[in-house]
Amino acid sequence: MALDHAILVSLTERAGSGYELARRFDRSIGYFWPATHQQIYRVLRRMGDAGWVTHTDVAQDGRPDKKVYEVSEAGRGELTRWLAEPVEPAILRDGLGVKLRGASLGDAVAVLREVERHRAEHATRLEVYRGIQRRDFPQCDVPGADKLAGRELHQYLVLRGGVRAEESFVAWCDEVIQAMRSERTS
Amino acid sequence: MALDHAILVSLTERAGSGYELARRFDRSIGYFWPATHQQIYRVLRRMGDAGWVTHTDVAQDGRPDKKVYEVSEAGRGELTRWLAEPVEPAILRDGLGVKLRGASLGDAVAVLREVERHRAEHATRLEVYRGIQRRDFPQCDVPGADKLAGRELHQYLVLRGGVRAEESFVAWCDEVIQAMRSERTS
DNA sequence: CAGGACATGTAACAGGTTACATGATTAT
DNA sequence: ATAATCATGTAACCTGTTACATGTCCTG
Repeated sequence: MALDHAILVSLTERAGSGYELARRFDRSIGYFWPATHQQIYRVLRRMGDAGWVTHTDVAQDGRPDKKVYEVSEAGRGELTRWLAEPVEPAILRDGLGVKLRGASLGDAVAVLREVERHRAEHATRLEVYRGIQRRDFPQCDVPGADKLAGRELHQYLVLRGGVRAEESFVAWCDEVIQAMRSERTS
Repeated sequence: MALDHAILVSLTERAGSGYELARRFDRSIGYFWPATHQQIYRVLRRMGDAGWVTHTDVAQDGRPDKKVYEVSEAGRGELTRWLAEPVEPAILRDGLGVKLRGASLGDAVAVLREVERHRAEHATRLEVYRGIQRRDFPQCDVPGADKLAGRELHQYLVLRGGVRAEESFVAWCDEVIQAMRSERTS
């Protein structure tokens, strides 16, 4: 049930509608826990039933009404409870690894092209994360989070995780591309 | 439906029962696509119905009968079709990132302990992968896959992906631990 | 004699994905 | 006109997880 808690974290930082949450997920907490608007609406309803969040209907002119959600006392309790509890270490699930493992059973050149495509995709994500880092944490050039503390520090460290993960994917793709190319020419 | 194709790849390498496949997944292809025996049995049945695999009942003395599965002509066709098709780039889903983001809303020291626990877990996985590398690819010390080709090369590269991913997790945990510790003492 | 490996499964549930539905406003 | 953004949702389906069920053989 980690989506519940990811939403609670985001809503604690500031209240918002399901739609707004979906967009926040697209550009921050979703790097570690992606979710679509359908999932978010479903979980908001469930958490409303459980009393972890409350919502206020807000009329807007020119735009549809929205339901602005807030975390209740019970929700804050649930969040602190969950924060003290262990979570499963992340597991990787990458179809590209499966393809690579089967490359010699099909068109190895097509698999190589696919690796190149993934390389480009991961490089794009990496650039997005680095852009966020430059925008939100300009004081931290390469090494240091020395000047940060509390929530800001934690946000920075999460972003660093995203950067590291994408760097690692890109480097792996490069290794694979190089090895497969020199295999073909030798 | 990538579990289907992960199983097809593994079964093409050699035939086996559901139980055997489950154990193979635990120590090779499962690093990129984990699966439990329940999932594997379900998919084997589905692929049997679709005609992608066939099975033979094999009686064993002292042990339960087993169903040894093989990839059919149709299954090989499906596999080559899938190999030429794009797959989604991997997405990370790590509850630890969510926790870290929320650390200041609860017990930050408990979150730090959790990061240390994950660090140990990822370090253990890394050692497992390095052990496999030493055992199966002793000729490739640090830099090179120069001497490998075909299926062996691809298996090596997949393993390298696992090693890189775990190295990256460990390094991230170390960065987080260091930053959170120096935050507390300052 | 207890526990683990071997071997196959069912059932229920939780979580994630895809498709569809509606409808207004704003920008091109 | 057309597409994008804002805003909320339902329904069907697929995938993954957890718990349970059964029974043998081998090892300590």
